Amino acid sequence: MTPMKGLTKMSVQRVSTAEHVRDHITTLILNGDLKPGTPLRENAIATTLGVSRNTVREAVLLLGQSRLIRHEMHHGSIVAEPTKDALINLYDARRGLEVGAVSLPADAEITAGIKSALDDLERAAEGGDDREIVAKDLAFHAATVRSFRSERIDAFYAQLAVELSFFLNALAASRLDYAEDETFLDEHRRIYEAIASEDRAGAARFVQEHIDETIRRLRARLDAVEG
Amino acid sequence: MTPMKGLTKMSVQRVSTAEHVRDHITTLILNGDLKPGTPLRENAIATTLGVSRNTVREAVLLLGQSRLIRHEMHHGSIVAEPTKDALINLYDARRGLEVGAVSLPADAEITAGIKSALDDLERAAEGGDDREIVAKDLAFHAATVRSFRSERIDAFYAQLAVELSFFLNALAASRLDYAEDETFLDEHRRIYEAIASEDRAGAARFVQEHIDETIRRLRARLDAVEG
DNA sequence: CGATGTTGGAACGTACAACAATGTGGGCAA
DNA sequence: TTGCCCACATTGTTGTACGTTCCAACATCG
Repeated sequence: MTPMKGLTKMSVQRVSTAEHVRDHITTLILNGDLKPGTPLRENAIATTLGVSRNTVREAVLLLGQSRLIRHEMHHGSIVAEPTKDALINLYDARRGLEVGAVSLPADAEITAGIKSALDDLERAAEGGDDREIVAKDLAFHAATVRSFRSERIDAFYAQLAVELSFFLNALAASRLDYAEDETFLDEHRRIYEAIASEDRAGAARFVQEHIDETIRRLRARLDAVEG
Repeated sequence: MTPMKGLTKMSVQRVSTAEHVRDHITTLILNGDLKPGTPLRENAIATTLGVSRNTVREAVLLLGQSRLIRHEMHHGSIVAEPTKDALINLYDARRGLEVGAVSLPADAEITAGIKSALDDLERAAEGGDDREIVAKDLAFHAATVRSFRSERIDAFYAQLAVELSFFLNALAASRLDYAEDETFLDEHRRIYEAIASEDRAGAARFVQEHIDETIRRLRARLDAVEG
C-alpha cells in the first residue's frame, strides 16, 4: 500500500500488564516506599496487585534493565542498596560524560538550552523546594550533555540520573547537597558562562571541580554513616 | 564465619535456562543465522530448544535489553532491521563519546592501552581476516573511550559496539570499510599519535573526521542499496 | 562444646495447559 | 471497492504443579 499523506504517526496504547507492574514497582522504589534491601516476593506482589506470578516475574525481569534492583539465582530480587562503590561509579560516569560534553563545541541552540535550564534552576533555588531543586539541577547537567548531539547518550545519561536520584533519596543526602552550600548556584553560573564564551577548557575544569567536590562531600557523608 | 585462607573465590554456575536461551538467540542473530525481520515465534523456539514457552518469553524479554530485536504488542518480537536512522544514531553516539574521550587528558596507562590496541590492529590488518580487523578496530576505539575512566561508560560503549557489529554484518558492509580503504591504518595512527603527544584538539579533530568519513561512506552505501 | 548430618519450609525456576485478547486474511455480498 | 463476518494464528495472561536451591532450626556425634 502507498502510505497515506498528511497523517501523522500515532502510537497506540499497547501497554502490557507486566509493564504496568514494572512501572508501579519503579515508582514505589523511587518514592522510597520500598526501601533498599526489601525483597520483591513474587507471590506477595502477585496476590497484592491481582495479577499472576508469571506476570510479576516478567515485570521484575523488565525492571532488571535498570539497576534499581539486584537479582540472585534462587533468591529473587531485592531493592538495590546504595553502595559507596556504585555511587562512585555513577559519579565517575557523570564526570566523564559532562566533562567530555563541555569540551565539545556547542551551537546556539544547545547553549540556549543550558541557559534556560540555569534560569529554571535559579527560580527553583528561590522557591526552596528540595525535590524541585534536585530535578532542575539534574536538568541543567542533562542540558550540557546534549552537546554530544546523540539521543542514545541522552538516554544513557537519563538512566544515570534516575539511579542518581534514587541513591540520593535513599541516602537522604539531597538536602545536604543543596541547602547548605552557598556556592551551589555560582558553580553552575560559572559553568554556563564558560560554555557561552566558548572557553571549553575552563568549562571542563569547572565541571570537573564541581563534580569532584560533590563526590568528596558524598564520600564524607557515607563514611560518617557507615563508619 | 572466618573466611578460609588459601581458597580463591569461584563463581558457581548460576545461569538460568532463560539466560542460556537468550545467549543462544543472541549468537544466532550476531552470526546472521537469524536474519533481520525474522519473527521469533515463541512456540517454535520452545519446542525446538526443548524448553517451555514461558522460559522463551523470559529469554526474549532479556534480549529486549539490547536493541537486537524489536517487540510489538500482540505481534511478538522480530530480529531488528538495520535502519538508516538507527545506524546514524549509533554513529552519532560513537562520535560524541570518542571525540569527548580524546578531549580528556589520558594518563600513561590508558595511552599504553591505545598503543597496544593499535599494534593489534596493525597485525590484524596484515593478516587480512575481515572479522579480526573489525574486532581490533572496535577494540582500538574502545581503548580511547577508556579515557573517561568509567566502567559504566565502557559498558555503554561495549553495547554500542555489539549493535554496530550486528549492523555492519547485516549490511555486509564490513569488507567495504576495511579492505578498500588504504588510509584506514593511517587514520588510526594519526589519532594515536595526537593522543600520545597530548594534542587533544588534534585528536578530537582526527576522530571526528574519521567517523564522519565512515558515516559518509555508509550513508552512500545505504542509499545505493535502498534507492 | 563444636562440627557435622538431617529435616522441613520458603521461595524460586521451570514446565504444561488453558483461555482471553488481538491481529490477519479469506470469502462474500452490497 | 467497501463493509462485514468468520475462522485462524500468535501473543498475553493465568493457574497449577513439581523439582531445585537455600536457609534455619534441630539432632547427632566425637
